[in-house]
Order: sequence, then structure tokens, then C-alpha cells
Amino acid sequence: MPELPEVETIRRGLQAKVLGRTLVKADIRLKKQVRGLPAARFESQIKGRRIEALERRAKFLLFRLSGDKTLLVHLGMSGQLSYWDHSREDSGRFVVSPLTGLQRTPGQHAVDKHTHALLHLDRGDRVQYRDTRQFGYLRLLDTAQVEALPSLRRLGLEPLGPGFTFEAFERSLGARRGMLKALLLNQSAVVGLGNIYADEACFEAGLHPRQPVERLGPARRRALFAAVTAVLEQALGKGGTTFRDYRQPDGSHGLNQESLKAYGRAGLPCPRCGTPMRKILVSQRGTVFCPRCQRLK
DNA sequence: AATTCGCCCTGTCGGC
DNA sequence: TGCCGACAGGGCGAAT
Repeated sequence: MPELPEVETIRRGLQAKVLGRTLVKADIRLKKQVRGLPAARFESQIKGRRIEALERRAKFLLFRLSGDKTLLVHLGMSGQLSYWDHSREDSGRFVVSPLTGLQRTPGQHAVDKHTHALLHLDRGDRVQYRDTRQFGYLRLLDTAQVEALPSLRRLGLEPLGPGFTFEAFERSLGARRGMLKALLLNQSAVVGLGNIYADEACFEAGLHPRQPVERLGPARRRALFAAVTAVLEQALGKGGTTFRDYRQPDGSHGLNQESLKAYGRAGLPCPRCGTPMRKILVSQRGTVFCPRCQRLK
């Protein structure tokens, strides 16, 4: 579900609430959502630790805990992290608005059958993990082990970090071959894009999602570099894109769906030239593009 | 080494 | 109405 702008929005929202707080108890309601060690050991090992920092790498969230432990959270396709305040009232259930199609909780949500983990904090508040499709996970590691994790080690450049220059991007692309959108999705050259922002970046750069990367010249590589940055920054500025499940930690949704130019717009006129946008399959993912503005080079 | 393809899940929607 | 397949913000492991 969440791509970089959504994960970063969640990080910022949660950070303000949980920094310096103590995890008094963990309650894993669906054991399989904890990886790496048995859920019972996760619960006992996390207990009593203080949250010292909340960081993000690609689409991973890293809670830095006292005693040199790190809680790694990946939200998968439908994961949500929310902050539950003991003094606020729960809004009822998740409601789908017939008008916008958005799933809404006009406030913090009560524990329901998809709420798979509760991280209880001091003062009776808690961080709640909810995940309908169960593709996400939580993992507790020694901080020293984190860097050695294969899933983190093979990640490419952080597109919103200071190291993301055109020169670095060029080096990271190297002699890569294959379809452009597949490259953007696989996190090996640059991280943080998923199905929405890969389509948006291709559109912004005027490149066909099936464009062979090895046949892109310097000018088009530069356009791609600029597009990746622009698309992610805009989305972050709008608090992310809400289509279905994505929520900020306080339950509110993002605003970027209003600004999408490609994703979700199959059959609608291209914002640039008016040609109907087409939908195809690339890397098994639905892909929308403008057949006129985004031709194979 | 690098790329593609099932598969892990639940929920929703459209076609018959 | 119900049943069935397709599809949905991701990424891992096996096959090629």
C-alpha cells in the first residue's frame, strides 16, 4: 500500500507522539505478523524499552529502542500504523464513503479483526498495527544486525535524501537493463516508488513504462531523475495518496489522489494532450500511461 | 548476476 | 441473489 510519501508521513506523525515514550507491553494478536522470532519472545523482549528515535529507510520504519534494539515495521500492501490516545473517543467502524470510495475513520479506530498488533505505551496510549491483507510485518532486532539484513542491504538510493544527485543516480543505474517501470518497482537503483509513483514518474518524464532502460540517453535519464524527485516531493507535501487503506496516524487521509496524472486514470483524457490514457500490465502490475506522450524511444 | 513469475492474504467489484 | 475471476500503494523466493 504505502509508498515512500505515505510511510514518511506516518513516520512524521507518529514521531511527534512516541518519542521518549516507553513500551510497557506488546500484544501480538496475529502471530504470523511478527517475523524472525516467536511472537511471545517479541512481546517479552520489547517490554520496558524506550523509543529513542523513529527513522525510515525506503518503505521500512525503524523504531530505535533503548538497549540497542530496533523495531522494524513494513506495512506491505495494506498496513496501517495509528496512534491511539486513551483520552480520545473511538470513532465507530471503518466506513466506505459512497461518494469518494475512500475508507474513512473520522478519528482513531477501535481494535477490530484486522488490528493485529498493539504496542502499549505509558499513560495508557498505544500504537496500533492494522493490516487487512497481512503482507506487512514487525521484526525486533539487535540494532547492530539491522544493516546486515539482506532486505535492507540491497536497497538503492534514498530519493529524498541529500545523496540523491543526478551523478549518483547515473552510477546507480549503471548498465541496468530491462523495462523502466520494473526497475522503478524493484528498489535496487532508487527506493520508495511503488505502483502509483512509478506510473506518475514515467508520465512526468514522458517515458513509456516498458521503455528499455539501457536505451535511455543522458537527457532522458536526467528527465527521469527530475521526475522521480518531483513526484515524491509533491506527494509528501500533500500527506500521501489515499485510495483505499492508507491513513495518517491520526486517521485522516492524504490529499495527493487529487493530483495524480496517470495512476487510476485509465480511459480518462491525458492531462497533457487529451488522448485517452491506456492500461496495460507491466511486471504483473496494472499500469496506466498516455500512448501519445509516453512513446518507446 | 540480474530479471521475471508465483505466491502470501482479505476484500471488493463487475459479469454472468 | 449468488458465484467466480480479476484486481488492489509490496516484496520474497524459486526458476530462468
